[in-house]
Amino acid sequence: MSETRLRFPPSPTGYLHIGGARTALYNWLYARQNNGRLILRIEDTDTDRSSAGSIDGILEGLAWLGIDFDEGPYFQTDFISYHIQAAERLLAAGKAYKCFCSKEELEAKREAALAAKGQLGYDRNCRNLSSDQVAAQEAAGAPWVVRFKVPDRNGQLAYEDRILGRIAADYREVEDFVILRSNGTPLYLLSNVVDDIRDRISHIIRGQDHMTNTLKQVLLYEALEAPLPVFAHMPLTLDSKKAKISKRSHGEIVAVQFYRDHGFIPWAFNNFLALLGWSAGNDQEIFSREELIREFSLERINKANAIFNYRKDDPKFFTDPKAIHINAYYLRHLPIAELGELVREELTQAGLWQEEYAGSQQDWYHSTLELIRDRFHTLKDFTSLGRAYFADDFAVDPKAEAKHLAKNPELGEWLPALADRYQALDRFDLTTSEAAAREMAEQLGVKPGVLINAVRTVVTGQLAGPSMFEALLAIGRERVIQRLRAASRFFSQN
RNA sequence: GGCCCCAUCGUCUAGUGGCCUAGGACACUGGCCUCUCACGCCGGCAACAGGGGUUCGAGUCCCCUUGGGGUCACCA
Repeated sequence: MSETRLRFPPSPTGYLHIGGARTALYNWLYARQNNGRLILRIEDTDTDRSSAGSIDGILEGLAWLGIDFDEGPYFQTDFISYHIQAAERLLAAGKAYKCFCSKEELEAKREAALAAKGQLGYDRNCRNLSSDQVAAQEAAGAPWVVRFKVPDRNGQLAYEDRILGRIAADYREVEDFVILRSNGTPLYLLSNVVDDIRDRISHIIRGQDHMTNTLKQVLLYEALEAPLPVFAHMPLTLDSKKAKISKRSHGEIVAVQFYRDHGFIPWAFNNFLALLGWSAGNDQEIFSREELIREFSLERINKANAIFNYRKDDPKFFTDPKAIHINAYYLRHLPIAELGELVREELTQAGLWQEEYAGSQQDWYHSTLELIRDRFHTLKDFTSLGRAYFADDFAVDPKAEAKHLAKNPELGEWLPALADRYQALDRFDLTTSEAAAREMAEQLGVKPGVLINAVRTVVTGQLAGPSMFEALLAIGRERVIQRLRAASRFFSQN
């Protein structure tokens, strides 16, 4: 039994987009499930697109997701000589040939074919040149490329796809494709296969955009006398208009870095990605890492393309609502200590972290997170919506101010008065703080909600939040009193 | 345009000939809970692209149409 080996071969574009992340994830899941090895290979042979350092964004994205590799990164450019050797072997074996057609000639033929609505492929003009003709061209200094000689066979060229089933096309539909440029450098189709053979890749899981290329690559495997790997072409991720997603047309929203920067929990995002095109076959949608590795299967990957459903210009759903939902789910179900670590990073970044939160105040820290996590969607919410629990420089939501303060100007006096009552309490706990507030409301002849909601606004800055008196305890008596006393500032007109 | 692939609620999907008067999740929405908003719970809206077959019976099999995507580079 040969080893299970997979690879993820991004080209170094400077960032990892969600389609690539999903491909990496599926490869990773399959490798982990089967005790296989996952190889990272940077396909940097593109003359224009590659630049030094542009792989950092990809490495960063993968690291953040927690997708780890067993080998690599290898760089395709380091193996160019192997690719060329392979082409020369094919040439020597008569499985490839030199083509002296100029780009101009080819372009003219192509346009003519287009106008005549004929086939666009290469017309095999140089396929049967005699050795004398070849020698003459070479002597004349004509530049040449190397083309693969597609076998002249009847019937169909086919391969078995683990997701799509049998993929087939007539041999004559496949043109003699170029494997070596006129400057002697190899092309993707060849390099990719040679690398996969050298790396002993057993399973190739990639996007359906490679589906037809695979037919040509199957021919290359055969010509190079290498065993065929298992192919699995996964559906593409499209936008809501069914167009390919790209950073150019969609912006940061398609880069995994965006999700890191917007407070997503890495595994939650993986969980979301996994569901884009795959399902367990039952109703389960939340999977731990171990569960997903166990449950994942190529056969259960959907054939149809998936749509990444984000709504532009909707602040509430700044990305696919399901991604947000899954993230929020993890936010409120993660073991509190684990969440504590994630929030710690956020607080640190925001300059709000106190070392005591990991020491003498750890109980307070954890119970406060427990208290506020329910209505948050991302880790960023802890330093924005939840800022009042960790700092005094929180903003007051204008909507809350309008709804709960502005309507009752008397609150400018009531709230400081409540502060006095809190100051006077022997004990400040859930029972006494609530009793004092309700008692005061009764004496004033207003509904308790009037006072309570005003307190929430002044003390937390938020329109909504946890049970008010729990929040008061979390924020602490001193701060509560301070904030209540300062409440008159909202009514400064008189 | 040629070739290849695909087609269930707005979105992600379950469904492999009878269990489907099509299930779940997100989103939207009604209610309960309540100091607010969430969470939670209960309920609602909402789909088999169309047409032919095959079969006692079709979302499920076949064909056609339509629609969508991919690919056709001396890019990867």
